[in-house]
Amino acid sequence: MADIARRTDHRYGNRPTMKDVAARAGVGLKTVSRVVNGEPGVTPDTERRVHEAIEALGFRRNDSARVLRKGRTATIGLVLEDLADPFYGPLSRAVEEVARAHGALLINGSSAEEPEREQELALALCARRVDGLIVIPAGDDHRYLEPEIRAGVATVFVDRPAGRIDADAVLSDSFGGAREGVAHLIAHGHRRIGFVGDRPRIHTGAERLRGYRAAMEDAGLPVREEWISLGSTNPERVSAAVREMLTAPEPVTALFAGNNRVTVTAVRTLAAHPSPVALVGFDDIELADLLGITVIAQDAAALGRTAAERLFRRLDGAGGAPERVVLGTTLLARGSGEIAPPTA
Amino acid sequence: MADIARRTDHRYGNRPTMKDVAARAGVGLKTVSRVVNGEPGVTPDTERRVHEAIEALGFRRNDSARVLRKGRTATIGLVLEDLADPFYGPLSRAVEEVARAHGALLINGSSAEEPEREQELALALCARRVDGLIVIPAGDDHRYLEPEIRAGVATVFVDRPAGRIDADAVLSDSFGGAREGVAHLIAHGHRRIGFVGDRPRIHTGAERLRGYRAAMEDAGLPVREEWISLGSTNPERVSAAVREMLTAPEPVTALFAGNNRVTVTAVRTLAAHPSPVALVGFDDIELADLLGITVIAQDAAALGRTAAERLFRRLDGAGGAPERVVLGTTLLARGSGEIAPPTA
DNA sequence: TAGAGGCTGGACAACGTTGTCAGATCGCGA
DNA sequence: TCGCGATCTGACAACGTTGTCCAGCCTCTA
Repeated sequence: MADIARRTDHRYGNRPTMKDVAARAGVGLKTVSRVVNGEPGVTPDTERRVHEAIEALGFRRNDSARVLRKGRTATIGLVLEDLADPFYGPLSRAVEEVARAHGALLINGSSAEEPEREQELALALCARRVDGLIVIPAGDDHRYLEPEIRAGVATVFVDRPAGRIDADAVLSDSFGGAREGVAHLIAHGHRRIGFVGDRPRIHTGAERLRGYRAAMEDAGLPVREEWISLGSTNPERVSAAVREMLTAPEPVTALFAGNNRVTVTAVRTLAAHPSPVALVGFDDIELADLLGITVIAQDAAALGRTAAERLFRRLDGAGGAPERVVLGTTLLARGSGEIAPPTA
Repeated sequence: MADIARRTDHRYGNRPTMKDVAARAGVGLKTVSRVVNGEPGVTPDTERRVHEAIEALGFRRNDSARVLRKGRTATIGLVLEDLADPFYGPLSRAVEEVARAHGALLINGSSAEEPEREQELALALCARRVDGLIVIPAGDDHRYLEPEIRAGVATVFVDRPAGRIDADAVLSDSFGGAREGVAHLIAHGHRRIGFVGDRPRIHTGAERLRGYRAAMEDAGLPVREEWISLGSTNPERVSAAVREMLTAPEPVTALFAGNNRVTVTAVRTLAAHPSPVALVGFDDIELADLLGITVIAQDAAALGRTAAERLFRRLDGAGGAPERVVLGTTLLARGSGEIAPPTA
């Protein structure tokens, strides 16, 4: 064949290996390995020769082979919902920092809230033999991870608990936070309060709805089903639902928004509404202080950090039953939640 | 030793291998490989037996070994500045989507703007033999990547060009965008305009400053050095610098902010200022529409997508000299940039 | 019935590294 | 000068997978 440019084989552009370095330095393979890994027992002169050969060839150790031999990848996987969601940026970053402190790298992927994709991603990470896995569940059945966990993949769930298996989890107090937020609205005189939430199939969505109902019940207030909007966080649908609540015969006078994206949409929708409507949102948002949006803030970075630390403790051999850690939330009163109902 | 709990060896909790599957199914090793990889030449009956064995043992292929053998990892690396920065979330997500479409996973890490950390991270990714690398530079000398690129690691730089080496790059038009933004302020009557920017050592920072100077010069306006604040994006320092510009004997009447973080700080600082000050910021920000902040928007997702697509084209064998792609920016007039100077 | 040809299955080497272990070398004292 | 440690070095196997290649079997035809 006249196929001259064709590579002789399939490999990484023919990178030099330890064998090549050894040949060039005139030493044995293992000696190169020793130098590369800083093991003792190499004369300074030999070491220098090896370093020169490494330099000259541009050698870099192939960690794939190393992993195969050693059994640990020093890599952890993070399956989250959407890296573009501002809630997950700090969370992911916090995980990364902890990983870095433990000398590990982070592989991450977004599930886009699709359970199949979460599973596909988590299993792909397991196939790469990540040492541990941090998962923000999209689905509610994680039995598919059982063989992996049994095989030694440390696994911690964040933001939402695992479904159908018993595993470590680090959560925010969705129920308590929502209850507090709605109680805050009630304390400011509201009696008809709308809840705009996530899919109730998602744990956090369900918990926040439960918190809403609990606060209403605590105050002896009725809840009408038309005050509750669940389902997608699609802006158009959310916006339409909000408008409907506001123009009903007996309109709501305040809204509780179930997560950051819903809150943003709600703020946009309310901005176009003639009269002020009270609003409390779950999750803090950048610039919310300037817009005067009252929120129930959760600490995304703390969630990530806590989960990662637990993961590495498990990797370091910590035993014991799976635990669930719940982190508290903070109500930040900034104006929108303190608007009184119209004195109609 | 009475060390009963000790693992017999170092490996992944003794996961089953293809060999184990083969033994259990009563077939040869290679047959299992064929079934796992969907290769032809296996009778349905044999295939069924193999699948049963896989199921029963909870076998999952070890991709580390696979990678070692095949030479491709189907993984790309992304070195960015800070995953928690809302600018990088969508960028990272876009890269991930493209990678996914090509069946690859994404490993990412934050350099925290430290050149050493960028290098450490990039080389660690190379050691894991990522097929390609997307880098948002923190440093300005990337010669350390030369051996890697020569060895076949496709590399694309994003947001800022590579330093001291010739490589593909996908950038936003920082110069043009800044020039347009400042010209916009000038068109609204401002003559004393402050520039609050990034470290000028960073390419984007320098380019935006250059755009500012060009716009001023185009209009025949002088630039005083005390109108320019460079250096860290640390909120306190930025805030102090802004206050200084506003309270000088001849105060600026408008500000151009060099990036999203600076814009946020500027907005906060200006909110506490007695009289309105015009502001245009580089980078769009969530909720900026509601706050009426005029910005020069760049499309972070498009940057990431374009870079990733180029990377995979290189991986698919596209040759040719390194190219630089520059994406345009968009001025979004929302109010803050259209404030007229005080008629003093 | 025998041979050709197609299909299935398995033995073996190789990927690049590290752990084990034994051999080589050196310095020093007797 | 020889022997003995101590120190340094290298041969070899193994990690779990895939590519190559050959053997066996089955079917179909002459």
